[in-house]
Amino acid sequence: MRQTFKKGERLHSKKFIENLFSEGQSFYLYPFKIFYLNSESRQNYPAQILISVSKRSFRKATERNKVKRLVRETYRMNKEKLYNRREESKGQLLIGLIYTAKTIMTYAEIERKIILILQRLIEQDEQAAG
RNA sequence: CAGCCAGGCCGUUCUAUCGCUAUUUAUUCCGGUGUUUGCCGGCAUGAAUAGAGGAAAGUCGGGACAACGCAGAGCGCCAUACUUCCUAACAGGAAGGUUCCGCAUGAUGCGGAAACAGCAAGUGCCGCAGAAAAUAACCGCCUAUGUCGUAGCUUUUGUUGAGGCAAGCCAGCCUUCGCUAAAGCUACGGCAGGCAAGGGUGAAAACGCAGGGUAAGAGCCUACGUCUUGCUGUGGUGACACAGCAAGGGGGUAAACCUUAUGGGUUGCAAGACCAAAUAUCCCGGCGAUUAAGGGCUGCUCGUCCGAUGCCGGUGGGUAGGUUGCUGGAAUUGCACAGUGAUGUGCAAUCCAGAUAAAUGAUAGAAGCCUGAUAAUUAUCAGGAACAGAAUCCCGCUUACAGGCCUGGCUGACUC
RNA sequence: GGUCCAGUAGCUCAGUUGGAUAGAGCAACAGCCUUCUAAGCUGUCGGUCCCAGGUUCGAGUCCUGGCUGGAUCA
Repeated sequence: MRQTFKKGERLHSKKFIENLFSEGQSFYLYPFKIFYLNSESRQNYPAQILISVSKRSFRKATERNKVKRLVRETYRMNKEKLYNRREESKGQLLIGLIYTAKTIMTYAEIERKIILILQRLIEQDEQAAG
């Protein structure tokens, strides 16, 4: 599977974002707070993701960009298992990742955390299905 | 060669793998349309090309562009403030003037700073201290002038109060005498008045200093100095400089109100235009219904336009997708010419980000750079790489910044 | 992205037209009262007036630049 990250894989609809934060479930896995919601309307990709870094944590735009790029890159490299799991289901999974740490973590650290998060999302999905 | 100051410039590069955005192009599939090989739109995949800054930042000036009706007048408000020039414009820049500061010096030179129009148009303010903080007068100085009082002196008038001369009486005469009145002079004091030299304060004290002058004094007068305004001459486009003449008399504060001159209509790409979607002319309160309420993005007034299925406020509901504006421009690079310079002109070449929960990246390695250590002029090891991310565009300013390069000046050391 | 506003004691706020020890309430601390606590009374402490520069004799106040926080516009 290709490790792409197109625009269709990014969550950008204002309506869906409001639904995600008002109706979605959430859990916390340092340094991220994760929101997720199984939407019924299926589009081209099995999941859409939103990455948020607060202006309170990082005042400078360069630092926020740096963190978002690292998170996006690790998600792109490791999303394959989640996609495989969601392949059969009709709905679309909306994911919101909020970075809450005050310092910039390294690529390896973020990658480890993202893998854990994706595993947990898969488990949650299996529970919902079963 | 090193250090300091000023100005200008640059502000990492390459390879591999995996990605993102835009444009062009090819193919498959889907949708719409059409009588076929067509046209339009979308998803995916492949290829090519391009893809953050000197400040992209702060949003402090100024414009382009757009809307406000095709915006008109007055007041208000705001901004600017030595001169000339540059620029589309500016609170920007260049060159110069003036004042102040620093360094060196025999004149003078070099460098830096300046919200640099007007308190000498009016008004206001200047705590405490101090006599006084602005048409002065508390202490003090003066008594020229006016007036009153006291004392003394002189002159004159009157008086027999005292004394004397003379004498029989009436009268008379005399005085370093007294008294009375007037005038004058002198001294002292009071009042009116004159003066601002001196007075320990204060951030600041009513031009400085010398002589004259006066009752005492004072720019009151004069010379010199300093300053302001006006005029003339010379030089300069001009600010201004130099010289002369005349008048003047001066506390500070305009980043106090203000005056003078000049400029500014207001709001901003979330401006604005178009397409699609969505519904509720629900309900409550207020105003008005033709002499009109109210509104039209301007602080007020006037003017002007719209205005009856009307307007304003509240509550509640729906939609919040896309296209355009949007990047070819006061553009970039090179050369030549003009100008002290900012800058301008001409020619040639080039097209150089357009994202939208917001792309321009991640990982690994190498090169070069900086710092430290070890051996000694080159290697090895370890660490580091600043400030910072386009959002309509442009010109400036300001602020942040590792390291490096160039030019000029000054200082020091060494060599010749 | 545009526009606008604010910053004073630990907290919430005053502070006039520049003028000298920057005030008030709550809080904190100490004492009185009470068997003790609360309440009450008395007193004390506590300030880089967001930062830097300028104007002025003098700046919380005026001007310029910066920092931080907030509001608002489809």
